[in-house]
Amino acid sequence: MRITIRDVARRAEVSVATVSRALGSPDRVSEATRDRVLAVVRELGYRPSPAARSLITGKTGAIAIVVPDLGNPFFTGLLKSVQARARETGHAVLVGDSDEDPATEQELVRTLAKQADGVLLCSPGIDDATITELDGLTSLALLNRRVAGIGATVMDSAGGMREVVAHLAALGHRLAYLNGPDSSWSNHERLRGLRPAAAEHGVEIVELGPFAPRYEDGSPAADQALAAGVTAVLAYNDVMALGVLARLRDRGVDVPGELSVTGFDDLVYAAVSAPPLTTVAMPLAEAGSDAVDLLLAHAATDPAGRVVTELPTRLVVRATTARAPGYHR
Amino acid sequence: MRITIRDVARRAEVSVATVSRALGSPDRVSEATRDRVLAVVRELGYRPSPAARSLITGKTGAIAIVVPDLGNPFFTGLLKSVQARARETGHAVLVGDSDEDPATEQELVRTLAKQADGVLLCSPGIDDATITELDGLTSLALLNRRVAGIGATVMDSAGGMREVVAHLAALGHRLAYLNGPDSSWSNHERLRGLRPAAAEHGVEIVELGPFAPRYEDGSPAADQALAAGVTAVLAYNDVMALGVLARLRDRGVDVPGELSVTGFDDLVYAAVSAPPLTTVAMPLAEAGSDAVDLLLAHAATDPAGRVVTELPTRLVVRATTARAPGYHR
DNA sequence: GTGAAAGCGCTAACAT
DNA sequence: ATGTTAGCGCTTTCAC
Repeated sequence: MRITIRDVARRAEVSVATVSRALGSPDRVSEATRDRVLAVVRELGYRPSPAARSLITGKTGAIAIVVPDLGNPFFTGLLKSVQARARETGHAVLVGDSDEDPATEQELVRTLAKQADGVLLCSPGIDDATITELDGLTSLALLNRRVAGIGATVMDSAGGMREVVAHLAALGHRLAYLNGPDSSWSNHERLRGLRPAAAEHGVEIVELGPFAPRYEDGSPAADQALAAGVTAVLAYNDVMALGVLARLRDRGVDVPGELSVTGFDDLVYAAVSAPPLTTVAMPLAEAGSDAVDLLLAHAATDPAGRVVTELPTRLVVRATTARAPGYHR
Repeated sequence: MRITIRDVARRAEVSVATVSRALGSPDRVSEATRDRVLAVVRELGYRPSPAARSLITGKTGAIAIVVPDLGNPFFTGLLKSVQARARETGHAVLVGDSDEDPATEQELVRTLAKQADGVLLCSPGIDDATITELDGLTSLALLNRRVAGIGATVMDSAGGMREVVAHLAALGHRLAYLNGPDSSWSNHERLRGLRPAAAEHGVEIVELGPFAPRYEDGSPAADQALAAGVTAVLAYNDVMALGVLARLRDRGVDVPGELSVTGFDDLVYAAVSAPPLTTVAMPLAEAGSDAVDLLLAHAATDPAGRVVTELPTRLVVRATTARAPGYHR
């Protein structure tokens, strides 16, 4: 707000256009003037006003990301990677947390659309039609969600789920799956891997829930799984699985002796739970970085390259899974 | 970028000034005109350009927060609360992650200063002088850090540490403290509580480290603590404590039978570690919200009310602390 | 209560 | 290679 391009121009005895060029396209200015201008810039500590620049270029120099819950390490893992990559490309990062509410998510996208060059939407909850509509407002890229016609970076959760089922089937289990939110795209993906895999391996599977993907919701979920009389429970994600583990411990159930448990996401904290959690690792760092590149590329070109990148996931076997009780193969 | 105030003005058959007023100061327009304008606004889906508005008002409608590590739930807990409160006040949130590098932190503040109405700095690492300098650039508020003359919201870690020491002293322990980063303000605060408390209770205390506050760094820290022959180890924070716990399990050390362990922060995941971690709870939600209010109030008024709010912490005893081996009181 | 007009700080033609 | 100038979309005096 203080020192403007005019101050620099006056001090360097050039026109404002030259200052602008010295900063923006250094090769369109003679070396001598450029050096002089840059010296003054440094001397005065001048930084161009993003608002003024933005007004004319139509670019804000920022990207936005909206997530359902900043309390979930899955999303903050993505966020960390997104902000790192954005910084490399010289973009600031705006963040919106919807608290798992699709309506808020939508409003967030609408607001942030005006303040950013594009928005990364990480929303298992909003319906496809709304997402398509939102896509018109700004350059949009999806994170871990697939909607026809919109660029996205997804992680192969169906594949991860297939690995989990194969692992558990080999141990002789009867399975219960703890559903995440009903309308969640991620939950559908889990099921898309789960059901065929269960059929293929000929294992029983009872579906419970839906449950909110919160730590606290692990308790009722655990209770229901116990009541269902299964030998292994597959939680929608690690946060829920951790909650299940806590409840199981409270109820004195031996994991994995009496009951095996699996999560999804491989949060750092999955490794320190009691016992360490068998789960599916998601390539968060890569996904976040890729999504930024996708968004920026898309923002540059016309709605041409609507790419969808799918990143592989990987089963991580730790200590919450073992042979089913009474299974001796 | 699409539809502007002019489109609305034309359609509502008023001047742009009236549209602006209808939106900004509804009482300076007749009710009839206002309704007509607002109807058109809704019909066209018009949203004022933040850039244009910002250029003239000098306000951006955003605040920024810079933290050392978005991978640490302590900071994302703060972030979540900050973003929630900011949204209530109609502000967007820019986030910067320095990856624990003070130089990056500084650069982040300088950059974000121009794009936000104020920045919330959460930096245990930057030195006081630099912070004071940064304060000149923009309206700055500190989170969990105290620097003379700058508004801040801090949490009473010294007090929390005193509680930990009292707890452990009563159990007959010889203590080791695993230092966080040397230059970290939070670490100094821990020590400020630790040393006098240890003296007061007449307990021994060996200081180890410094260690980076990362999960991985828990391993060497655990090894050193073991070598030091103490009966209880106080980690700088939960992330480190969780790493210590993992290492201890690998080495077959019984916690809390042979060794007691405490953390700091009370991350959700502290409750699911093996065993559940005794730690100090920090009022993250309140701190984040207060910090936003402080920042916004300060941004409004002149550098007048340089307030520092201190929020209380609380010891949470779980299962990683027990009587020292051989102590029978 | 409403409109006309002057910029906010900057970039991008268009001249030179 | 450099300068002049016309706005970007909006808010805000200043008239009416």
